[in-house]
Amino acid sequence: MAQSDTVTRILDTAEVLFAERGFAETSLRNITSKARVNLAAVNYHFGSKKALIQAVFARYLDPFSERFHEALDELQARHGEQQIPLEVLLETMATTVLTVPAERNSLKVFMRLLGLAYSQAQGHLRRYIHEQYGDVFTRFVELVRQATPGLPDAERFWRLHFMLGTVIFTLSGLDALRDIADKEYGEQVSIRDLVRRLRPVVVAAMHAPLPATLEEPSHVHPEAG
Amino acid sequence: MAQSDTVTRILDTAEVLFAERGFAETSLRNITSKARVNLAAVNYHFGSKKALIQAVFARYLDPFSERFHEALDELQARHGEQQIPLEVLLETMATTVLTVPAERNSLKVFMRLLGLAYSQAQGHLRRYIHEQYGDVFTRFVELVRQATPGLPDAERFWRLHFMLGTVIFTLSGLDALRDIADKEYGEQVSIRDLVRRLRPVVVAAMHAPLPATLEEPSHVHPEAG
Amino acid sequence: MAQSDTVTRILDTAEVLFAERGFAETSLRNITSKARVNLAAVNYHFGSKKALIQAVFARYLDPFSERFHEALDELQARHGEQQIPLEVLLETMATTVLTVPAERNSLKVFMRLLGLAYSQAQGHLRRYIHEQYGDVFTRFVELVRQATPGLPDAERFWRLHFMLGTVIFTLSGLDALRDIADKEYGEQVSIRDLVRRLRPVVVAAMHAPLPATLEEPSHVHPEAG
Amino acid sequence: MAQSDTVTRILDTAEVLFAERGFAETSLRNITSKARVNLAAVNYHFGSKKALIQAVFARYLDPFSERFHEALDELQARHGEQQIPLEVLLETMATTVLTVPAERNSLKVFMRLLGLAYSQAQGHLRRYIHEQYGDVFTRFVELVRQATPGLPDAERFWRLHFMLGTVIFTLSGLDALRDIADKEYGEQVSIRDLVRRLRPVVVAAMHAPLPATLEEPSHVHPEAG
DNA sequence: AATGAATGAGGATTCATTCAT
DNA sequence: AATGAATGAATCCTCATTCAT
Repeated sequence: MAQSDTVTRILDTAEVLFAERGFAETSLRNITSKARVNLAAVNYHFGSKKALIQAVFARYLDPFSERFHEALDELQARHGEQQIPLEVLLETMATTVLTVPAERNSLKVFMRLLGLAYSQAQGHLRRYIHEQYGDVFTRFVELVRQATPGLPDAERFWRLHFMLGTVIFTLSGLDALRDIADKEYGEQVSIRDLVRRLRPVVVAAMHAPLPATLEEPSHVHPEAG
Repeated sequence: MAQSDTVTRILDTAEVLFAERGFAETSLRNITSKARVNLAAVNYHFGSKKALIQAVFARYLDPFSERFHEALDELQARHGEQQIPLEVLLETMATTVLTVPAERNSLKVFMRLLGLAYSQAQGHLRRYIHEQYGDVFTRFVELVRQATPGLPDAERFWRLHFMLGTVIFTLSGLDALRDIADKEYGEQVSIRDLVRRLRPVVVAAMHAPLPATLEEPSHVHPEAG
Repeated sequence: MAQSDTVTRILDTAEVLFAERGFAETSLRNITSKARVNLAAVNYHFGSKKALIQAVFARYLDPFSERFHEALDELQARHGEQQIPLEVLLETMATTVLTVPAERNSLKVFMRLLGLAYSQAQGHLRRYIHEQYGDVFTRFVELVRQATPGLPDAERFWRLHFMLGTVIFTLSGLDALRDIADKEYGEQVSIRDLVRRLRPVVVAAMHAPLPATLEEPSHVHPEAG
Repeated sequence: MAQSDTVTRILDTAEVLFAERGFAETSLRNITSKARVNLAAVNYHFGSKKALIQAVFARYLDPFSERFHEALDELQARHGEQQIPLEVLLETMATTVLTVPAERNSLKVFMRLLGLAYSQAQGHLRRYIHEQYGDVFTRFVELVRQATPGLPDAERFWRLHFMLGTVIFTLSGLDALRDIADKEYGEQVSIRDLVRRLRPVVVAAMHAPLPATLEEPSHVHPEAG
């Protein structure tokens, strides 16, 4: 367990610091000194900073990917030939997202990391995530497709990303928003509160009427219906 | 034009590089060498890298803030005592957001920058933006409040941020998403297309039913209604 | 008087900053910004930082040199062929040193500058002072020689420097020492108090018995006498 | 010996350059290039330039402080209840000051450094020295107090600093003064010669008559007696 | 007489990485 | 399996000085 100890300490420290400051702003010195580990240990155990970043994600995404596959297996087994409703799909994903990091008590960190993965200039990371975990996402999207037969493919693609933005933006900036909500409205929101709030919004967004086509005269506001 | 030239070249180069790589990943050397300007010029004209980052934002947000105030003035003048509908408010904001940077042909850059402002570890930047431009946003939020009288204040707060996430996430990751959309669905989306697509989604999200309260028995799924 | 104004402001500011921080630690930017003068003004009016340092000293040493020459003229006229007592010479120097900068209310600054001139690595400055003001000092030393006929030349040379050290060290570190004296002994000493204290010490030091010669057997401690 | 080698080379080089030019005027590049050591080595081994400066002093003052404590222990053991004469105290200090750096063949450097510590704008250094070595000095002052019962406390405070100035000023400017003494009087003085010369002067200064009080009528020149 | 702009050299410090042990 | 030492490259920033106006 000697190796495991050092490796774990590095990962534990790295994920917190990355989540707090971002990747470029967190130096290996920051990590190793806070983890009380030798400076060379990161390169020794992981090979490079990039590999460390990927390892941090893998520690979340590997179990997530596995559980989500299992959950979808179960869902499909239960529904057989029947279509799985959108709400159930979303609920399943939410549950899995909440379950996995909850075991490590660091949902917030995971969310921040996800946000960073999209916004920080780490091409290697996006590539890595896509290669390693692309298929679960693809499987999920296909099920969503079956659940929303009325939605053109392109429209569904965009709406899923709209919602991804909603979720990642909100959850990754959670601390700041929570502070404001507390100060302004006296609300102490938990992540579960937030998921509760997100549910109707996401469903409504996915079910929103189609946009007017560009060529169409704009005198009828599509959202007015 | 001597000063204007150097200063402008620095700003033009900086905003592009910042948008491409982020702040920490862009060095002053990167900027000055690409702008073919002396390395010390940034510190001479702006004082520090932080101040340069703020100046890059100011060049967008100053005119935006001004135009948006004007647009809201006009809206309020036109509606008098009457309530301004939510759709009109959103439309006005969208128009202003699209107009201002369009004049500089760099809407995409502006969107990336906005996204970075939220996700990158630049506390000073968030503080700066809040101090300089907080009041336009506050004014807008107040008008949204009047336009959505049925929405509890806290709920409106969260939904606005949900939508902010949607917009910023989508527009700041635009290039990557556009590539995928093109490859998968043969769609060449312009930003205006995207705004058209966003409209019904945002409206539906704001009008979504209220979430079930926590104390309520959870056997009724709120989104099932 | 336009030029005079800028030049004076620069000199006034420079002498204070030099006295506070030393020469290398004071940048032209420090000086010009505090003096609210253009950065290029120093080089324009003085040619270089070195020349500014010299000018700062000249503003004190020119009048000092002149007054001291006059005072010595007067002394010699009064004593004619008679020897001028050491005490009178010292008193005359003290008076001149106190008089000149007192007119500019900056005795303390002058003393700090003198101390710096000796300790800071400004070869050009020592050379400049020696060239410009060496002759007054030489004249004074010659009178001291006549007043202390029993003292070997080399011994006198060293004792004069011992005393120079006493005076410059004390007066240039005055602020710190004054603070301690105040805290520990409840004394608020003025520079005039200090001079009063210095007088008997300097006189006793100059009149101290000659040291034992090196060749002499060391069983008699010279200071025991 | 790998570490010791680099660290020692840095310290050896730094103390010489600091003594020659002062702290601000000596860059880390100066030091590392002359010591043929990597530029980053200073920050690696010492952390910062400030810490290097302190380390340079510590290498002298640590053994000095230790030896001086021992010497005073021995003195007090020998004299028991009896008072230790001022001459013996001064002699002891002189001996210790001469002994310690002599082992490193760099008395001159040590003296220059001591002078710089007082005159250069390195607040951190004065603070460091005071914190680390204040107690030896305090102990010495207390013994001086017992050896000069006739001297008011404040007067003793000032006279000790007068003499400190004499010694530091002379010894830290030694090279220049030695050159002059050689040229003018054909004297090659060693440091031991200088100490021999300092002895009677310092003793006489400490035993000088008290100054006239301020309130006293000034028609009697106090030093005329 | 004076100044805003600009510059090249150099400042201390931090970086991720390598290597001998 | 692990580490202390070391390094070359790069970081941001400040410097005194110059120059066109």
